Amino acid sequence: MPELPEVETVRKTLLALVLNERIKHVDVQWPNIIKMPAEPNDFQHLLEGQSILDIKRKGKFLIFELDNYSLVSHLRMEGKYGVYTKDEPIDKHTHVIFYLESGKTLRYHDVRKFGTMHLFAKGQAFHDLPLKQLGPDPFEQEYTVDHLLPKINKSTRAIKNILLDQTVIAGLGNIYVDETLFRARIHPLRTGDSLDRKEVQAIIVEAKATIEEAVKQGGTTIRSYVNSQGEIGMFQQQLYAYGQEGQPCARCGTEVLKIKVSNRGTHLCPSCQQIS
DNA sequence: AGCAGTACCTGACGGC
DNA sequence: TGCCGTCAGGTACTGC
Repeated sequence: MPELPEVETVRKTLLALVLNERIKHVDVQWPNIIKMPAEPNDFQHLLEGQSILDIKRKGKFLIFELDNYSLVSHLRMEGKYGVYTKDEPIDKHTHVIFYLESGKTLRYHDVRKFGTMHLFAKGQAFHDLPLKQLGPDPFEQEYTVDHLLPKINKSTRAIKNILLDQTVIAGLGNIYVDETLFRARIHPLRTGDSLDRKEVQAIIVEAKATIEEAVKQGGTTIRSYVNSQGEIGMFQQQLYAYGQEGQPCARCGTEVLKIKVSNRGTHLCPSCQQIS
């Protein structure tokens, strides 16, 4: 589900609800969510008494900064956080519950159970997987043509796949890659080694612009995304490619096409985005 | 080393 | 009403 703009919106809305809250105890209902420590029991016990001092983000990861630990959380396709009163009924897709001393509960909800949580000693999170391997996200200093052009040019993969690779750029997913390539007028099947500096520059500029606009709109809601206050995003009203198959291209009127690239649904204007 | 295919899950939807 | 196949904002693992 969520890509960088949705995760950033979750970060902001959730921080407003749980900043300085102290964790009394933790219930893990689906242990596979917890990847570190290996024993979910240890995860529960280590978090007792910890306060939430900040929530950071890198790419699509949330990082809860606690007194002594950093909790790295990925929402994957369907993960959501919500804050509830203690006695609100717990639905069947809630898998981790943080009971707070204020009486509120922070709940992690995930229909497909793909989400992950890693707990690290404070300060260690960025030096270990999964954060260690991430490329720059569009708000970081390393996000430049000079840094990204060599990585893109040495690959023979489709540019769509390169942009989905979080070790190259962190934060883009299926929606924003399709939007970026539409705006930059690059066909998703162009190979990395076929792109010149000007084309890569266009991709970098359009990816950042798209992400920034989407953050301002609170993200994109296609089916199920809501932020931590339960609100949907609004950027779906400004999509040019994703989900627009059969509609006329906003630039030239040609019908937007949907194809498969490495098994992911991929949307493009066959007239504005040419292979050669 | 780098890449494609598959696994991890559940639910919604369309066709028969 | 089923039942079956396909699809979904993602990434880790396997094996070529």
